[in-house]
Amino acid sequence: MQEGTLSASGHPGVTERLPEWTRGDVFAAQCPTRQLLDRVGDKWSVLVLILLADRDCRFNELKRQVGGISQKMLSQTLRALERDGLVRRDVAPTMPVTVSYALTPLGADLIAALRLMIDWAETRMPDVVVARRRYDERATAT
Amino acid sequence: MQEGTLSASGHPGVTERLPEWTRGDVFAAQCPTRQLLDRVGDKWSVLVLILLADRDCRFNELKRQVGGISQKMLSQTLRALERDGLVRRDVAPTMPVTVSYALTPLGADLIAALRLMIDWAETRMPDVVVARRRYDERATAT
DNA sequence: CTCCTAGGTTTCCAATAGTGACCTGATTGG
DNA sequence: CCAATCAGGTCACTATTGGAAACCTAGGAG
Repeated sequence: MQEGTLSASGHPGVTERLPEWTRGDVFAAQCPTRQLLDRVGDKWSVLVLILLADRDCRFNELKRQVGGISQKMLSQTLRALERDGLVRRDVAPTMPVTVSYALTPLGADLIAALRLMIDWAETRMPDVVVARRRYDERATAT
Repeated sequence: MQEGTLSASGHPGVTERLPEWTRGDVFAAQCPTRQLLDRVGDKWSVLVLILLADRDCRFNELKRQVGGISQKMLSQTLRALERDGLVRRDVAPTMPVTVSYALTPLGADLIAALRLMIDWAETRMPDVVVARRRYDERATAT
């Protein structure tokens, strides 16, 4: 609890009854979980991390593989990931200059932690889709 | 090209070399992981799920606990979660009408899957913050 | 009658995220 | 010379998010 810990200063009395496994105020904006979700919740970060988890990639290689991403978003995403210490950027002073991106140990660790979530998505999202359709049918059928 | 199938038709040859644990085309917009991230990546969903994982809550109870959320966003979030079958909405026809929200089994399962990610955030985000600061210092100190 | 609480909905508005088209240099190949 | 690749950057625009605040229904307190 450092780094501007808000447990007590944020909103009055919000930490009184948290589930024990979320120590640190999840409801403060600076809560680690919130910060992580800001990073992970954007459109491309996880995709890039998944690719890099498999093997190192060059810029245009990533761009081709992700498909649909613009240069701007790719370089923006990569820079954000690099800034956060999740991705390493290796510049080789070769011929035209060769830039390679790789996961750092921290990044590898993160995507390991995300695997359970991804697995959940693979197996349970169909249920969600069904629920969604049922909900919409009931709504439109009024 | 949308709303259809893309596993094979989307981008040419994108599924050739995926990590095995991400079956299904992660790079198609309809990939389950992408869909889940759309839901989970918003500002409030996870917070609400965490609270409901601990115990059922009423509307204003949630509003007070989350702190900083507007009514609009809370009801919007709750309806989205309900639509996805992650949260159940129980209306008791009591005196002024009492609405209670609870996790469904599906929702409980999801937040169980998110725990690893949350744990990662709690333990490793400080590293990220440090990396971020170092990066910024180097950038500004040019 | 007025104000309070519960459980919302609606409207309006600002900030941000994301897109597409185009620009850079440097280098290699024909 | 012409074109293409690599690794980006810039500009202009749109779309989506999220917040503030007003309004609504309905019961109860003073």
